[in-house]
Amino acid sequence: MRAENIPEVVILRLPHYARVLSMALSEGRELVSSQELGERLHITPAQIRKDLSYFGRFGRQGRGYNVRRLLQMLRQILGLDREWPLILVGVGRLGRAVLSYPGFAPEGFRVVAAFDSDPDKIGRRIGPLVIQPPSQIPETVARLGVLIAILTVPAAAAQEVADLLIASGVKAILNYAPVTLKVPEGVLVRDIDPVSVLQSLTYYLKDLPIEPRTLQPSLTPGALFRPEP
Amino acid sequence: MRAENIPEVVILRLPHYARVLSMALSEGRELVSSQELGERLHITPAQIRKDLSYFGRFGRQGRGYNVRRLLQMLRQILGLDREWPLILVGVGRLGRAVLSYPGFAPEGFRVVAAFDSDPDKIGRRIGPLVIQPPSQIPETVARLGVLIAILTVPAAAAQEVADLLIASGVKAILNYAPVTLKVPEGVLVRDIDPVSVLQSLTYYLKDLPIEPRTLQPSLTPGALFRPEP
DNA sequence: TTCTGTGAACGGATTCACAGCA
DNA sequence: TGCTGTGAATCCGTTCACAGAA
Repeated sequence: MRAENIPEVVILRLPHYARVLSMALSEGRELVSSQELGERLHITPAQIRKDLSYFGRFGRQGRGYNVRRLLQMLRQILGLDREWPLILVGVGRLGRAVLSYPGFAPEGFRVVAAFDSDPDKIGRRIGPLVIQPPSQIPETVARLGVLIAILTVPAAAAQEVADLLIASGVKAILNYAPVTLKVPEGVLVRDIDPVSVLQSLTYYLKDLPIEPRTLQPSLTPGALFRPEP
Repeated sequence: MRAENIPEVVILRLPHYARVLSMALSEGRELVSSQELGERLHITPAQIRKDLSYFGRFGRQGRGYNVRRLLQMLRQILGLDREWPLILVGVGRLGRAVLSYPGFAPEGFRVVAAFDSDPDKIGRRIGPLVIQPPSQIPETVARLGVLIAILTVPAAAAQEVADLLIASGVKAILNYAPVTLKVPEGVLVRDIDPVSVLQSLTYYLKDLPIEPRTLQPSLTPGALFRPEP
């Protein structure tokens, strides 16, 4: 099919496909069916086949998909076959937590600079990075060819910083601030907002029948969390 | 309308409505139109009116919505007019960051217990909490009436911990582990997975035309980030 | 047989467009 | 005139169902 009108939800699912394929690969699997991928992700097999068909024909009828090959293709489609330099703005508690999160690097996302407007923080080191003032953003973004920024400033400062990032050439923002950013056409924003997720969860919980919440002996974990002898 | 088949996307938008209404309220606004709400959230006015119509008729024709009243209604609909006790499992870097995140408490989400299986961590204090072993989960959940858990354990442990949480009576999991959890009917899972979000962003960035990334003098921020005299 | 790839059918969310009320 | 509330129309993603290849 290879159309240009690929639904965004499809793109959002591809990283999950890649993740389970990695797992399957490390388990030594050579082939997987859409059925099996679906079971691991709670997605219907038809959905998976349709999603993949947007990009080409990667399976073999009667057999399934070659794990290594499909993973390779997905990484290429997603642009994961390279390193992506990121910058992070806002080195408060949240920013430091994101900086120290060990999950980015193995996937090729490297935070190459960190910024904060607090004079007490500027010049301090966080791991290998020296915190810089926001005035350095344009130069750094240009010099290092940064396209993605992580925004971990307080809500009140988010729009201002986003404007500066965009003026500097950033094309995508991973926004942790609980704010709807206004950005020009062509700039992408994705929000990470655990509080609003919790606030929607409570809708479903708010009048749950009150169950007897007595402790059953069977629930006490036995071997769980205790090393096997 | 008040139907029971309210689309989940609608529920996901309600917290955003509540957020901008709070802002409008603190700005002293008394009335807002669906138009204005839409502009602040990049949502069409029709969408907002339709969403709200699932729950009742809150607006006045020709005028708009009473900010205070609509906010009040939304908080009630979402179940935000009370405190929600949470527990957190997995006090690694990520878990500690989530624990120290100051955004939960003001919205009524209070982490009332933290668990980790590492014997070196058990007994240590984090703020007001003493880290407990997972074996304490069932008792704590039952005693405190906890319905929501935050899961910040390594991917390899996530399913096992989720099973224990669910057996203990937890009905919703905010899952930070990059794993698709298997849960029984009636248990809700929401994933927070910044890496997979980044991995989908790169799809749109991967063959962006290379612009001249020279630094324009106009981009150097002037007053920005410098206190007004 | 088995399992992919894909048009067609379906279903559900968004948008339209307008009646109705202030 | 201004803006809500809402059926109807539209749009778009998911699922179906089957042809086709191994």
